[in-house]
Amino acid sequence: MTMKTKLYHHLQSTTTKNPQWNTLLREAANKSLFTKALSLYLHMLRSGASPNAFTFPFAIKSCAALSLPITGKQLHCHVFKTGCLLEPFVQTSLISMYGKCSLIDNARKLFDENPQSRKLTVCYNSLLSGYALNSRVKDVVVLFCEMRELGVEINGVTMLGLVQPCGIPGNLGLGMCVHGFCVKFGLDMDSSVGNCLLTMYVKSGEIDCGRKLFDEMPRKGLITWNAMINGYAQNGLANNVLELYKEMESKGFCPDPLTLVGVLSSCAHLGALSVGKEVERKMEGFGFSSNPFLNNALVNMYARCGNLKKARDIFDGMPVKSVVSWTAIIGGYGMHGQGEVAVELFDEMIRGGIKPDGTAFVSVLSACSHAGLTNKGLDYFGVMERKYGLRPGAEHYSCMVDLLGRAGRLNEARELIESMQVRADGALWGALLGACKIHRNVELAELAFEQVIELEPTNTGYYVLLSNVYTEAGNLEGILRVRMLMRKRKLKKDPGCSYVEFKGRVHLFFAGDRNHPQTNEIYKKLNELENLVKDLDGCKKNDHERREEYLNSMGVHSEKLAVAFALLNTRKETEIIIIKNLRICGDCHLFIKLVSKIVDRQFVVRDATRFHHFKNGFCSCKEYW
DNA sequence: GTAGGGTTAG
Repeated sequence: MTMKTKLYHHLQSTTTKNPQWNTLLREAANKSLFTKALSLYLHMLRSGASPNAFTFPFAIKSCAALSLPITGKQLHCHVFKTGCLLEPFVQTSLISMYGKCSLIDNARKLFDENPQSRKLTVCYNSLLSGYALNSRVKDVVVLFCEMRELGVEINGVTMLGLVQPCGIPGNLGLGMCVHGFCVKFGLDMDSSVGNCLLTMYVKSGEIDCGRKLFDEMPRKGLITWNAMINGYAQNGLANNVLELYKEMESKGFCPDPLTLVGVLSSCAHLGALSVGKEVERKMEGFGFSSNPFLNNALVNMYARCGNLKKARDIFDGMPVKSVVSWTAIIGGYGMHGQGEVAVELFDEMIRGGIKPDGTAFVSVLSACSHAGLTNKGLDYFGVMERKYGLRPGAEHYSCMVDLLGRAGRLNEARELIESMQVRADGALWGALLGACKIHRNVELAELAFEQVIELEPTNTGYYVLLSNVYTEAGNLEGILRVRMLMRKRKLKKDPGCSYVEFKGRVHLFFAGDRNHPQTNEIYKKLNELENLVKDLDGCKKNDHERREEYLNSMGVHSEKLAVAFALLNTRKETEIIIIKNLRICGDCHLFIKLVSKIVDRQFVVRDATRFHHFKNGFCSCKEYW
């Protein structure tokens, strides 16, 4: 007989046992062992002991944490029978439980039934956070006003309930108002309130306000650092994430899984494989290796950095795979042009009983479009709403426009846009514009361009894309028009850059760059390569024509510098050279294709949306240049 | 001996 069972037996055989039961319950609930706490409660009832005001708060809290409304209601009955309902400790935990179980009206009823409620800050706070959780913003505000009118004390927890719903886009005005109240009541220096305000700012995209608050916070805890790091990560500011993470470590803070998730997702964004690997080592060192969130982030990071094999190994080793894990690996294969594998995995996921969500559909649809699996993609799109009840959003329509557009079905793509119910975004018209470039459709490109710059007037990528459409059509007047428009709007094309990671360092190149220490050797190598490309015979007819065009417009593009640098420094023939390019689409694919044939090396180029694998002058992505 | 709150992957 174990110690534990002995203890149960002992407890069951005594008559005055409430205090012991209560201690056990409290300990379990405080350690977040909520299932255990509830089973202790049941044991207690069976043993004949009656629960009291010191028992209920922990049992009720456990119900709330596990989101068990039916058990919660049963507990409410027990409370009623034992006459504990007017105990403030019991009442507040019941209100909080109803709020967390989405039974906010029950919470309100309980609050109103007891006149004492309107005198106690804790009662107001629990109802307030319930309204916040259930997105009842108006009720939150009304309740707060009532507190002020009645002169009920307002504390930090009150403000937390108020701040929470302000993170929803559109509520920032209210949020700033709440921030003002915090300052007025001297609660803005409370670290929890500060963390909450910080989260509110970064969630509404006001990252600079968030940073200002962060810098001003006198006591920054791990949660504060995490909120800022993940705020940067969610707003796509991956460089800031890595910078802040370094600063955090230099101040002696130990990261937790939440920190590392943000850092890994930024590594994935930047393709910073060496930092990502370092994070993986840290994960192992701190004993976070089995954290499912971190493993999902790791799969995503390896997939996006080009190491699909490693991503797959980690994925296969995960004991529990959620829809997020599947989405990460499916997206990985999709980006690498292995749409067939992505589709197989998606079907396998469904067979395994995992219900796909909107994001899972985005990854499988984009995999289909990159691999040219047009009909398969159309099938998935059809099944999305019919079978899974998921209404397609703008992001799904973008994938479909991309899918149809790449396949040359431009009119169908346009019809799809016209028929859809959701509001079009920039990505949608951008996808159509991209397809027009592939299929050289100037007229439709002009239409798509007009729409896209209406929605994203400062995104220079689209201007460049239209200009490239005109270039290919030999329309000089058009090119000029785009340039004039950019000048009029004071837009400058941000310089595209390419980079190669070599021995744990990132070597970055801009077009015409001469800043690299090996500049002379790089240009010499590039010159050599250009001459080889010029003399190359035996490429396909289509490539031949393109080569002529390419040779007529030779410039020192960033990708070329990256290729020359990589060939200069890596000797192993089996080594794959990965070049990252942050532009909307790389224009030097032909050069890389030809070089890969000449020097018999493998290249992987990543642009903003996907990877292109080059081997022996062959590109495995079904791309339609 | 007791209650109310904040950060979480694509």
